Amino acid sequence: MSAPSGDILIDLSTALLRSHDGLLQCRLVDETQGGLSRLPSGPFMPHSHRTMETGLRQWVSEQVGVSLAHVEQLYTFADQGRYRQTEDGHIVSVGYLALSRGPHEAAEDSSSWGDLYDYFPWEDWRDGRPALLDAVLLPALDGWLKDNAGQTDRVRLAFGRDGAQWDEEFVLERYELLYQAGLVDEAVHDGRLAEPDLAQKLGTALQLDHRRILATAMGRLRGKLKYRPVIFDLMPPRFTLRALQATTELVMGVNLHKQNFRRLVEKSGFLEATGDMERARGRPAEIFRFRHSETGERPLAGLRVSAGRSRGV
Amino acid sequence: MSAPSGDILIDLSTALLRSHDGLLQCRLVDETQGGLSRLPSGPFMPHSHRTMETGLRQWVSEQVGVSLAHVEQLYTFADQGRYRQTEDGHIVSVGYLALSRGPHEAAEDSSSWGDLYDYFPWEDWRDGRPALLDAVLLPALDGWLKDNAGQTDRVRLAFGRDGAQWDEEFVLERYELLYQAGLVDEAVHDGRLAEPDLAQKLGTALQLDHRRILATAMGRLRGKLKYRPVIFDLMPPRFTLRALQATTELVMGVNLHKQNFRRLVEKSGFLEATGDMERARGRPAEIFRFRHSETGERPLAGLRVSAGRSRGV
DNA sequence: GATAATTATGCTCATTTTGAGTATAAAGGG
DNA sequence: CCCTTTATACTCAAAATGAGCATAATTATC
Repeated sequence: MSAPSGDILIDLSTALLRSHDGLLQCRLVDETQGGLSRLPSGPFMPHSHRTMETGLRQWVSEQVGVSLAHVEQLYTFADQGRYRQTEDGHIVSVGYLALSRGPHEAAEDSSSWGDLYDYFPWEDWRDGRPALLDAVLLPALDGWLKDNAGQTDRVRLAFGRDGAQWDEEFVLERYELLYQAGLVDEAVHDGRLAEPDLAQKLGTALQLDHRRILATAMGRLRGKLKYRPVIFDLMPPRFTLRALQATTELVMGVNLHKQNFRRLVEKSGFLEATGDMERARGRPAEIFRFRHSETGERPLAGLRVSAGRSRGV
Repeated sequence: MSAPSGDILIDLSTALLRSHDGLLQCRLVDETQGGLSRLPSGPFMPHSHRTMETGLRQWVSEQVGVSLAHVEQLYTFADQGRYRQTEDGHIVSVGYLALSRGPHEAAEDSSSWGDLYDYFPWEDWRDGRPALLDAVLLPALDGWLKDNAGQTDRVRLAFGRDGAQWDEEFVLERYELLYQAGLVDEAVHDGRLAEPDLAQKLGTALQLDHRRILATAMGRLRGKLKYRPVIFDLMPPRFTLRALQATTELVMGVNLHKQNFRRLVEKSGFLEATGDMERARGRPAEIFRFRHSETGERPLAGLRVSAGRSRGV
């Protein structure tokens, strides 16, 4: 049993998400390292940061000027090879999910926010099953499976083939499979090789393991939506039901039945009418606000979202 | 912005659970430090451990002779004061949940396994609402609330008062409240004071923040049971429905309706009859096994457990 | 050997939840 | 005024859920 080596750096990286302009966006920091962007991040400094969350909040407020509505630790990654070793020693990265509430200034440098589905194009089912899946992604995975037959069932479950259902929460599992199969650009650093033009079709790469953190964030957010009202941490203080539904669909990557969504969300007791109306194209819509401290019975029932028996539309 | 300090040690601690002898047990390592036990743990050594999970598995297999059926990272804790600073520097602890499948040798040193509900007596509702709650715990919390009125709603949600429902997943939230209120022994290290005889009634303490890790483990396991079939990672290879239900009740801390549990679990498609029967007292029970790779449609539906409208029995 | 106690299993039934529509209302644009 | 668009209200069948009764197959007890 060798002595523990203390040459460890803890890196705090944050997947900071917002809903803006019809897109689910994630905040990026540009840094010229192979032209790849990265998530806001910085080292954990135990002498000045009382907790890791304190540290993360400091880095985010330094690198980004946004207030965070929700902060949640995701996972701690420390795989050899998957990450980097600096001259200082090993780096362990702790990933966080943060949500920002809006409304967001149009003036804000919008180039520093990326569309989440640019990184995971196969996750957006709002216009039906993404063509990419059958045209590119699954054939490529099948090629890999020829030499890795043991992974067939993993692929089946992750991508909902044969009898299996597509589970929108399995964002990380899907990304990890693509990584292992050497189909995404980040895998190159790990000795696997990606065909450049193929990898390009499979989404935009990020620095280091930041796309993995992003995948974790998305999977966690999709899961959490079903039992905790985190969706409101992506909404401005006042919103219509249509806007709430659109944001939910954005996150879940699936279209929902409008009338049933209304029924669900009204019954949940999280909404409070403001009495105001929003007038856009058709009939004006009532404007609601989030009723934070529910006096009612149900504690934190959340939105249980479903794509229906006949998926989509 | 000061330079990041690299004097960080990562400690890997594991909440290793099993179901044995009608109890939900957790593996302890005795070490005389204030007479408190601790969880199996050891430092992460990046030079010899390829991943943290590798490291954890090594420590567990060194300190405990059990094979792990399920391993899952829980959370990374790094609060100042809440943990320790050694002469070597700051310690960050990464908590893991591990499950062991059984059957377990009766010969095994059973003193090294503790009853989980000894640490969280207020979590076991199988015989109805624990008397401890109204007799000791809530009155003590109310005392604390007098000077901390701002926490009233947190207490209400965590402990299901007024209109709120008791949510069996909020194990960590409840423990954290007791800690903050200075009602458990571990809080003493943090400048808060616990009344010794009161703290004693509120469960057995563990070293460092190990009881917090245990609370995280329990909450996560209870939550996960509802959507992934992890319960089978606590079962031996062959079991009756009664045994499966007993283990589920053990974990959830709640009694379930026998006939409905059977319906649920049979419909889930996770079970396969062995054809054998177990004969104990009454009518013999069919023996099942876990059908791992379900050919059917449903992917990983899990057990959605419920205590019923009129709780318990 | 009969009977009671005990446990497993099968089945029913009312209620609630869910998925999927149809119908109606309230605007604006020509 | 009619058409388009969006919001909202309501209906209805199917499925899931909570609760219980009924019956079966054992062992324990007298």
